Amino acid sequence: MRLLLIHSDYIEYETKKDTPIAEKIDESFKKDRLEEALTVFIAVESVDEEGKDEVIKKSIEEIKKAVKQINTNRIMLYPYAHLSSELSSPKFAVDVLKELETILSKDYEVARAPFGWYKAFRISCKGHPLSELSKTIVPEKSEKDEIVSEALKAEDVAQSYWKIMTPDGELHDVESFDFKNHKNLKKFVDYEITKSRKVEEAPPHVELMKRLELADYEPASDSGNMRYYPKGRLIKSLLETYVLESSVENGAMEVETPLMYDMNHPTLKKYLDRFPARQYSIESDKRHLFLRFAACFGQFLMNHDMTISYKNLPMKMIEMTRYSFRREQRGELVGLRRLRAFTMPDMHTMCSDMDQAIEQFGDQYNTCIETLDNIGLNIDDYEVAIRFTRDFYDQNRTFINSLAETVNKPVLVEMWDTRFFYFVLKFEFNFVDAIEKASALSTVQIDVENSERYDIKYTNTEGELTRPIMLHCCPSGAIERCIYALLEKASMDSEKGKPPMLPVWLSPTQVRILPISTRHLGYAEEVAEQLNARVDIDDREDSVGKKIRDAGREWIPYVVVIGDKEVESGNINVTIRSESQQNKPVKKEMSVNELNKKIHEETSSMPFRNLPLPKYVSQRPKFI
RNA sequence: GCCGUUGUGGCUUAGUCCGGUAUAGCGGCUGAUUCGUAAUCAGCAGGUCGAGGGUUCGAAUCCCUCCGACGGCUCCA
Repeated sequence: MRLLLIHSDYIEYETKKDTPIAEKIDESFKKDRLEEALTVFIAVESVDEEGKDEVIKKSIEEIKKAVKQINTNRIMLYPYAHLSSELSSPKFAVDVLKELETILSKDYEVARAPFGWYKAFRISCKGHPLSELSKTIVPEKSEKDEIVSEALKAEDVAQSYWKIMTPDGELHDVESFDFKNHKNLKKFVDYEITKSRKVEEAPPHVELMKRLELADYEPASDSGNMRYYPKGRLIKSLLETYVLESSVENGAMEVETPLMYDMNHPTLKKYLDRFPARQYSIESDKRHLFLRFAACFGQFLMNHDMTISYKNLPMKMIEMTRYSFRREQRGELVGLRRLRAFTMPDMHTMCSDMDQAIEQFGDQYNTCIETLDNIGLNIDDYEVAIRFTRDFYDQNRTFINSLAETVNKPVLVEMWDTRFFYFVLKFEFNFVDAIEKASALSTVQIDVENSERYDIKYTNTEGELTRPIMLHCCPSGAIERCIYALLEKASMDSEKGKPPMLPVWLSPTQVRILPISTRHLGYAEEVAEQLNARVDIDDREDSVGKKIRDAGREWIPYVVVIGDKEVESGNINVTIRSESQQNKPVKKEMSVNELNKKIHEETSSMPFRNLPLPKYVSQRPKFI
């Protein structure tokens, strides 16, 4: 709030014309004059809306102080918009003005000029040292005060019960459960429940993402917004394509929806309150926009406008959100594990009723297992968490038990007494990294609230409009997080003496050809032509030892050395990384076709893209 | 967001306690070498020591503020 206080001999005004935001007033209010008064010009600002009472209290104090100093008894409250360029809503401003008038009237003779009118005024300023004062009042916490959703607050107080469910469906107390054969689950449970935090080092993937020239921090952006170099972009692109294409094969329709939404849209406003995340917000013109943290908004708004029959159900829609934005807390951001801008496949399935929802949930549970497996993360690499309300569990015991049975290992279970999110059942697959931190990858949730909130309906067999049940599914988890998990997994492998590497289909260079001297370049070129893979040629004038070392540091799955022997025999000598031990490379002589066949077997079911960098290593810039 | 640690050429780093404008390797460039499986040799270039302010004759070094990174608290995909 901005205040301009003027000790005046007199102040008088007369309304001339109303504006669209003018308050309705009596005839008597249209004209007034005060002698010997403190005139208070006031602009109520948008920040004031975050702390109305506080702002009112502070401005009363200021006004009282001024009144006392100049020793008067009369006050004119005069709305004066031009004091600020960030005005509050007119309604709010009028409320504040009226409240000031009411409070001040208890002790003084107060007049108030009407809000939202063009007025003529005349004022005589006394001109002594204290006669003109200007004050700015801001609610204390307004700068930092963020909007915390009800869901975030509710989670703080919610009661939950933790159990371990074995494949037979039995529930065990966490304290008494024997984790001897389930070390990874123990780490996950510790992370989730007992919150034990032992390590003090950075997760290994941070160094790897830089050294492999995949991704890096971008200091010129906000924290958690990364830059991706060509190799990182390739891996992301392959993963994105894979998840999208396999979802489409499973019947999902790909859509695209906006990145930003109006904070004051009534439907969204309510949803924001139910989602446990913090948003980025942007002021643009008069609108208060926020950046989406998932694709729910766009897809649900789309569903709202659609005409849908029971024959269309279950109906799946997917978007690869590049990006989803969440303003995660600063201390939470590390490398690719948690970001503020991330890429997430977000699929929603509209189901006719709970039976169909449960059936779909089961299907998608299996699909998620398969998806992660194809990406290169198998069931031993992550731990399952299943969360539900007590009511839901009582009604669907057999089904929930079957989830544990499917993975055939104990899973962590969380049961809530009351539902404080929008879902009644959810699972996540949690990856536990090299420093024993857990983070969620795939997840599916049964949402029982949002079809109501977004007014989504379909026509049932009886011709009646019916509320569907919605499923949220992220088949792979965030794409960046998949890369993080693959890097962490590779790092753990190397601890065990296995050479670290990425799955062949994701390796930026799949085959490196390494001519021994420049005269072998021509033949190297020929071999490269015959290989159906991402092949590059290390044509640098370096020793063979050096080039081999570099190929190893890049985790290249197949390295082919070309010298006189190969030119003569027509065969190639291949170092196979996946079969090697550290310091013990496995070399095999084979034909070009045999190598082609091997790579084909390993990668043909997955998407392919061409080499993201120049074919000749000598032509490549260094990114780091 | 709060607390702690930290920030030196593109990368890794010496110097910081005890003030005197900076050390080395990798990478880059030039030249020599044409090489059979984890770093060929020599030379050259490259730094307003995270940013801003202060103390001082003088600051990478001491003080303050801000920014980034890492760890803890808390939370998710």
